[in-house]
Amino acid sequence: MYPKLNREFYRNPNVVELAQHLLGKFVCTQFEEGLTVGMITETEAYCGATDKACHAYPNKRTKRTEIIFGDGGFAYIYLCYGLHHMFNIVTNVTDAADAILIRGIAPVKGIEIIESRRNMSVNRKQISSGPGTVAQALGIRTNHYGTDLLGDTIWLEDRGIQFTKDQLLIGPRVGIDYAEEDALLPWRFRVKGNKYIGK
DNA sequence: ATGTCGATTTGCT
DNA sequence: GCAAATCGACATA
Repeated sequence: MYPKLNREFYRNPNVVELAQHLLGKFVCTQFEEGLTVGMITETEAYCGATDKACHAYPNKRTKRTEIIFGDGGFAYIYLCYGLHHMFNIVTNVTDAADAILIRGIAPVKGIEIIESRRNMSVNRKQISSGPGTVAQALGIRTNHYGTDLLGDTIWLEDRGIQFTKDQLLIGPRVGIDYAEEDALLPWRFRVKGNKYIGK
């Protein structure tokens, strides 16, 4: 058994730092089909107070963004383009609207389940590189909005892997040109050399 | 009540 | 390389 990431881990007030620490952590989902696990290879940080790219900017509370204002360690999931489920991890404490988008994972366990969900072989990088494909590979859908990541359906594990900064690719986030000057912030993190990351 | 558009992926040219 | 797919949240009326 590996230790599950706890509430204090998610409450880190520095969402950019936490986005880096999430690389090498393992996302686990336990649904009807069985257990699936993937190692996080790509993340993006969003900071609701100051970040124009964040759905909760500037402290905008709506039905959809409400969970981002809650305590750290819950799932923020939304539908993009009507078909892609985006899996985010809410961080920081209540009323601080920070979240981290999971953009890439390396499949670890439940390979057959993941392959059947994605309808492709696990040796193709497209199976889980990109936020929409990550959620599909793990079986995460918008009906899991608000799931407590300390429960037993979706959770994260620390298996002792961590990366130093020189092992990472750090750059601006993807698809947020509308965020003006914030579009340039280097808040996207990838594990250098890993197969399951975006371009 | 209605119109717009997105933190994307895929397949066809 | 480009455009279609397809839903709901949000803003406007």
